Amino acid sequence: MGAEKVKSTTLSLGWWFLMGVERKRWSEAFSEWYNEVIETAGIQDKRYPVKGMNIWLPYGLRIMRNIERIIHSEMERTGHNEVLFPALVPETEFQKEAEHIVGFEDEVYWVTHAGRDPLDVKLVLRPTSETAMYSMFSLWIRSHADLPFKVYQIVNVYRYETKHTRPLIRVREISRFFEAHTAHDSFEDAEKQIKEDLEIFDNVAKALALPYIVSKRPEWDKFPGAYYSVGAEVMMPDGRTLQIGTMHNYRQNFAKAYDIQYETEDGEHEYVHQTTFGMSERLLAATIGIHGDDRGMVLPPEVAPIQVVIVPIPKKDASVDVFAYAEDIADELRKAGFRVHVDERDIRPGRKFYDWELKGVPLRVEVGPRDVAGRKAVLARRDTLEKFEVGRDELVDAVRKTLDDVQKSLFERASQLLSSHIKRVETVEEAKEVFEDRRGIVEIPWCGSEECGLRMEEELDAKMLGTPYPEEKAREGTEGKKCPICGREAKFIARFARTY
RNA sequence: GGGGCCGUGGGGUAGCUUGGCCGAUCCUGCGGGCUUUGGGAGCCCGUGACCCGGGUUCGAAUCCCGGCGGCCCCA
Repeated sequence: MGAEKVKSTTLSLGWWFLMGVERKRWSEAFSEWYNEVIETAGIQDKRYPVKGMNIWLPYGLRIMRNIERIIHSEMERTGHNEVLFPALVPETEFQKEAEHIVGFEDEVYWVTHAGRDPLDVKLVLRPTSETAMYSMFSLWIRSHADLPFKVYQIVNVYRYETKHTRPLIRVREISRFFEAHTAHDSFEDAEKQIKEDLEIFDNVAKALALPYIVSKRPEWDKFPGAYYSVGAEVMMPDGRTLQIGTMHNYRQNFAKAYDIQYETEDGEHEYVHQTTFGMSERLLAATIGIHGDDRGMVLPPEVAPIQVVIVPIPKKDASVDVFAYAEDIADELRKAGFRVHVDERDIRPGRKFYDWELKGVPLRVEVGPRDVAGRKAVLARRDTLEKFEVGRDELVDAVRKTLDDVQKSLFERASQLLSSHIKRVETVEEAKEVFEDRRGIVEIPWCGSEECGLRMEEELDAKMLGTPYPEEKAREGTEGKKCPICGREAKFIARFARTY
């Protein structure tokens, strides 16, 4: 490919400047790109012989653990306690909330036998843990003094998906399912909880440099058993949205079904108000998908298992020890709090570059004899592929600043991806035009009726994500606008998209 | 639910239309060796595959039937 030729005529910081960041395959064949990266970058192995159940590989798991570390610390900050419930739920408990069963009955796995004998009471492998938790809540919650009651767990849940499964995105075993469950003494307090969930979610999304939108789901698409549901979506490179967080206000629906009552200050008994908040390894899917390029992943420094990789570039017969120099830099960076790896493998440096680029390490430090001699180093940032020299004494500061920049610019680049895909329209025809390339989010005035909503879903061949949340935003820009289906006055802005 | 396409080493593929020249191609990976890693992928050697079952045929990766698995499109 002519690299040798170029090399001989180019001084030190070479030709790759000209190459820039390519995102051709990433944008045009995202599905393939995604599957390939999941495997080659060592995130998951999807060859396990059960469809929709994949194996976490060490590197992928390390990233996921870093994401969970942020979740745990947010939970601690907001006073949620961690619990772990069993994975099996007796059929009798599972059946208590009518809408909930209907919503999940087609996709639960059943445990029907113990050894050779059929069970008296069949067991459900939890598709989510409401029905496992709430009979216990009814025992634990006694008085108003126990409220608000806030717990969470990160566990595996099972759903028999019939549609196309995709690693981390649509799976039959969600292996890192985060679910926070709360109980409150009033609807208002439960509403405050939803606000807090959104704030937590925002902090998680920031760490992952993920811009998102929040929508209140339409009636026909809310969580089974919920009073209302809110969902947070990101824009994937192929123009489809991916839901990566949900919050539900259950009101007293489950409390009544599971008899979760508390004693008020004046001795009365009241049902609690409940909420839930859910996230999963889709957070990782979004992070990988949204920030990537044709060379592979680009990880936000906040969750990258390796933030800085140091690649020594030895020279035959050199009088200097690049390895010692690399180790020295690594020590200093580690002391400054960075996650650092020195790549001393016995392969050529270029190969290491490709390798770490695929794995998304946000910053590479190259140290060769010239750097040792001149007391400097070459920094290469993964997001822009830029290379530049810094003095040895300024290195720690330069690394800190560069990682900071990477985190910020990933968010900005992703924000452009999102905002450039949101289009406000007024008619079905305009909406169809937007969806011609099968990409993006369309915002359109809507009267609020289910009939018109479903009709638009059908005509646009897209799903209604819902209305912008909080509700004030759902009404912004509706003045004088009509519902394009029935012609009545528009009450909301409705969002439509092709979804994962 | 309806339709289409496809299953070849660990991963990606060629061969299939027109059966034999396939003792199966190439890339990658993996194992070993060489090279004190020369600022963007070193070289050599080795390893490893026709999804399962049945049928047609002298002969099947190739044709037919069934099963299982995967992908895509439409509802």
